[in-house]
Amino acid sequence: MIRRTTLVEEVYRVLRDMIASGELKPGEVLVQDQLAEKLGVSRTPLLHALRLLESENLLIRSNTHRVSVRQLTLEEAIVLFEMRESLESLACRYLTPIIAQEDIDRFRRDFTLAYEKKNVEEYRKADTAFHLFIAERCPYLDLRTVLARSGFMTKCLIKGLVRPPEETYEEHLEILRCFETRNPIGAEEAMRTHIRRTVERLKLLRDSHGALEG
Amino acid sequence: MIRRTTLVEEVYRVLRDMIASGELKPGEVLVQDQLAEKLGVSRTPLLHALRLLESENLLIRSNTHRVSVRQLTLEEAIVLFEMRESLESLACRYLTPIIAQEDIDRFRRDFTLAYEKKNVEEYRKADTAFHLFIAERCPYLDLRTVLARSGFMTKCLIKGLVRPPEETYEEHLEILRCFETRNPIGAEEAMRTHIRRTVERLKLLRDSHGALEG
DNA sequence: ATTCTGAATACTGAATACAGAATACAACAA
DNA sequence: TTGTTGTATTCTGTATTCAGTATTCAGAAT
Repeated sequence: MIRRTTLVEEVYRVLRDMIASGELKPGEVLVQDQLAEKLGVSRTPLLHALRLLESENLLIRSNTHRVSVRQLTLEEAIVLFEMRESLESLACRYLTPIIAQEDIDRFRRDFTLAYEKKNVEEYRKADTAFHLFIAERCPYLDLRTVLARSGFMTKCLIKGLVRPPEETYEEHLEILRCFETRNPIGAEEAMRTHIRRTVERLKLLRDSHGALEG
Repeated sequence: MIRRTTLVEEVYRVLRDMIASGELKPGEVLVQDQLAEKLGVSRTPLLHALRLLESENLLIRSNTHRVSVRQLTLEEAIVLFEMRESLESLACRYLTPIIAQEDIDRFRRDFTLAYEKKNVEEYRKADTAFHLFIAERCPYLDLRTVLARSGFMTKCLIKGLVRPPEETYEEHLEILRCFETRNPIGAEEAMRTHIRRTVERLKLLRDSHGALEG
């Protein structure tokens, strides 16, 4: 089936990518006319897209209605990860009865290949794809939406891996094992543990960073 | 300070209220021209508001770009409550060090008065205000946003109390005690227990409802 | 009677125009 | 020199128009 799309969706996607890539910088004020000209559209779909991104807290509006790219603090990133800790583990519980074996196999293979080759970039990609998959395949719209957005936002701030493959590889395998044995509670707890450790690493980073600045 | 607002915000608010009140019915298809005329605005701010509500999953867009009010199933409401179970308890953890004693006192008084007078409507109002307060006062934007939206959505489907005051009154007092003694972990667990029991009640309702239909 | 096709009508997305508010700058007064 | 005021310019929110698409209806073909 042909899926009807709109310019708004396209502009929204492009702007998101520009934020994620850093082309639009945190704190940068967006001027509608300039941006519309740059993207080759009128202000109408652009304004729609800006409002949507604002509604997702990626953009911030001042009292004078100037829109800027949100500056996400490490503290806020930690909160996002804490939210993901419970939401993504909930998603794993829901996903366990329905995830296809071929997906489980694919992720296990991707993680293992990258890990054994000590290819951190490949491992990072597998990591990102895995978490993205869990969000996208979650069978409930509301949870799917929140996971997608919080995942995107933490990715904007934190490029690369918080913890190295040596730490996370076995955790990923454990989650996959629970999927495979169709153990929802196990999958939920395995994912919770996985992300909680990342949260704790971020808190360590925050605290050492704070000590440097203090 | 005077806060600048827009027609979009106003239309958004009115539409949300119309959905919550049932004036716009689940499944109802919204026609932009008619609705704009009814609200006394042009289609422009209306269209913006519709997109925002769609982005929050309150409205659903078909492939032909017709927008209708989302029909939320009991299963989906349960998922929303499960999300709230962990997110609202997380918010309680964050809120515990900063919540003002006068707010604690006010909620305790409101719950107690309504409970002792056996006034279920007053109790329901105190209940709603309490949960709304926790969402609104959460010091982190992203969590605040998700809580506000999931709270609104569950309220649209589930009018009134899931469980009676006799069950929840003591649970509310326990949360307030943890706030008062500045015990974040206690507050988090007390709220988690409170909502989990509600989740379990909803699952019972779902399962008995399923049996009737089965 | 049923199905198909084309035209008319209704609806939506995007562009453009207009009005009001915000900002920048120059001139004037103290 | 500094502070205030007035004016010009820029920017944003909203209304309107236009073009494209979806839906409905009537007539023709089977």
